[in-house]
Amino acid sequence: MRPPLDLEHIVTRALALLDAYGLASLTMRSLADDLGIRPSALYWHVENKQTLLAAVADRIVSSASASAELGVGVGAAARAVRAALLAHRDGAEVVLSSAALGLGGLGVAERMRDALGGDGQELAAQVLAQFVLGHASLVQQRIQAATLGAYDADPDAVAHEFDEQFDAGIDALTRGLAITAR
Amino acid sequence: MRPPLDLEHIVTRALALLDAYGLASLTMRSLADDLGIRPSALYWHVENKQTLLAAVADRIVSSASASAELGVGVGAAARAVRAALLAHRDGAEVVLSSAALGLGGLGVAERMRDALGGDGQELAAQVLAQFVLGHASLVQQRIQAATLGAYDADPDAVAHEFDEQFDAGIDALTRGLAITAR
DNA sequence: ACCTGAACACCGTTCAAGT
DNA sequence: ACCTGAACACCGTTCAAGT
Repeated sequence: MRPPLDLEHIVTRALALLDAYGLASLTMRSLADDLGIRPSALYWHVENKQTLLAAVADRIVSSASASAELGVGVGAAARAVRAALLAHRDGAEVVLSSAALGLGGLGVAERMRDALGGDGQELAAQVLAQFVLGHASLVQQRIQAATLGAYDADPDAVAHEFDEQFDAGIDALTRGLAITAR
Repeated sequence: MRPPLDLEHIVTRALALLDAYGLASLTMRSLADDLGIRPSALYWHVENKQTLLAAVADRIVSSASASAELGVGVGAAARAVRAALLAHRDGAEVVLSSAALGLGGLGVAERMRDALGGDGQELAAQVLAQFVLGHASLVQQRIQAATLGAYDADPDAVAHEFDEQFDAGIDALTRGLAITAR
């Protein structure tokens, strides 16, 4: 007799399947299979697929907190969030499309707000979150396109270009938004 | 006897259905229904749903060209692209997720490059495109959440906040990326 | 050239019923 | 409390066949 499932474990397995096979293959049926239950049993633990994905998004964003502790600069916090998004297959897409529910997506802006100090920096936090999510989404799009074969160039060179673009964007935004670096 | 369909018309109807019912409801079956054919007939005109959506994305981005003619500033070009994305339901998501195929999503960076002058501004064009797409995606996420009921505040106030954020972001980027305004 | 008919291999979700 | 069984109403896509 297997112990009953809890949401934590379900999210853990969902994230593992996401990393292994990608978002398109992460179905309620494949997840149930992985957990050794029937698909319908998932609906005792979770309201629907959308909220499950929001919980996965939350987990992804939260994983950036270890590296981005209080007191780090905005740039470091942004880099930590970017790394967390890119660390999981289709991570940016999952987080971006769960933003509506308050989980996951809002978390990115929250993290930026924390790193900024919090008072009167709401606008800057939102702008930074918008850039980080747009950037990470396009990076992962490109990675996927390359995986599917269609693309041209040396992956290392491409990765380096993206790194440059991210740094340039964060740099311009932190300076241009008149953020008091700490 | 209806005249045979062409891709132009198919994309036009797909865009109309997108505006009317949203991306989740835009299926090959509903599109075929709208066109008065069977779903399988669509596959004579189009390789698969993904490339169809890429053509829709292309159309959305292209619709920004009328307002963003050659010679306008980067800010005006960015505003035109943003307006085009927000003019269609789920427009940002469609464009963002088609970016991998070279159509649609790449088009945003292209447009930025054109407005910038084109030589040695590749990095700036990419960074601007990343911000514009991230921003528009989050705006539409929020709109959708509000439509589904869950949300709080005065829509006009929210819209104004997003406008401010966009302007602040574009302003900071154009200045911070050392772009020669024209 | 352009489209239909029929099928294949899937989805998310609901709900009564079991234990 | 937690899960199964069976069903409902869908998907995208393929392919032989019609005209």
